[in-house]
Amino acid sequence: MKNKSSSCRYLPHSSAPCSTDDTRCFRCDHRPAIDEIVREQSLVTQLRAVVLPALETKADGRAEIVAQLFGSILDCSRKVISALNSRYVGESPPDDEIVDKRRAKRKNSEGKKGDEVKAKQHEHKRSRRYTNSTSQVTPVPHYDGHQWRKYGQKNINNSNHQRSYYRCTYKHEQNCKATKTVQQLDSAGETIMYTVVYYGQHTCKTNMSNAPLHVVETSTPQSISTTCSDDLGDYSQKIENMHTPELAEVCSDELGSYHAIIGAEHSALGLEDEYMHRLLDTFACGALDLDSWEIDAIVRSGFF
DNA sequence: GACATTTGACCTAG
DNA sequence: CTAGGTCAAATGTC
Repeated sequence: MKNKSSSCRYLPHSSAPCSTDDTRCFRCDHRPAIDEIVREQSLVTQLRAVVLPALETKADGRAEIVAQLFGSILDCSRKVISALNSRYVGESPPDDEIVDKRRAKRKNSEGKKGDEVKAKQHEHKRSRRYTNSTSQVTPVPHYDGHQWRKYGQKNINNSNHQRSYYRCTYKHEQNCKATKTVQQLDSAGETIMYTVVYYGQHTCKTNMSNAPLHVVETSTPQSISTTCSDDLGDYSQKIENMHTPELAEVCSDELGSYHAIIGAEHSALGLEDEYMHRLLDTFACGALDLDSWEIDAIVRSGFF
């Protein structure tokens, strides 16, 4: 039996009571829920950075399977966030409509200029800005299963850190339009966190098992081990408290995968305690101010 | 030499 | 006019 409470759990900014109707209830502020899912994405990304390097040293194909599982989990989270955002935002016009309005405005003021190259650049920039994007906060911005090439870096207003711009390595070879930006957060915490924003979908075909290992950014062993384990129980409780049945169902599936992978660390995937300790010791290099690429190199060097 | 990164210039939206 | 996104030549690395 559904609990049709008249108050909404995620309503910190609203003074009006929430409707008892499930659909209309989505108009409430779900930002706390979204924040939790974003945090979960971050944790999954951390976990992936720990597990995949170990599996990629074993040429038995498990790395590819686990990478796909991680991808599915993150994709699931993105869909949940997207669904919540679209309902929360409510009546805002679709992206195409916004683009059309700006296109019309630009047409009026543009005049004659615009050779073919400029037109192409213009079209690219316009579409780049208004295509769907997903963002996540993670200590490991480079380990996302894809190969990226940096093409720019900019100082950003009101931020102490530069923003880096990456495009898919296969942009020219396979016309893959995926790009991402990475920016370090101005946080005082002991774990360095980055905001990663993904634009566009990968249309390239890459072989995960052949993909090079990605950079593991500086993070402390404590931040990885304690955060992951402590948050799991916490996370279960939060999912139980979610008032939207569909959302809870989606997230429960996700949590199931999460638990499965964690459990697999020590059993089915063949990762032993000794390995985990050595891996965490390696991550401690972050505190020694080693460059992230050096850390990556250590992990790759086959110390397992 | 091939490929990746850096960095200043350029372009556009707001 | 400014901030942010992209380009492409210069530079670095293997």
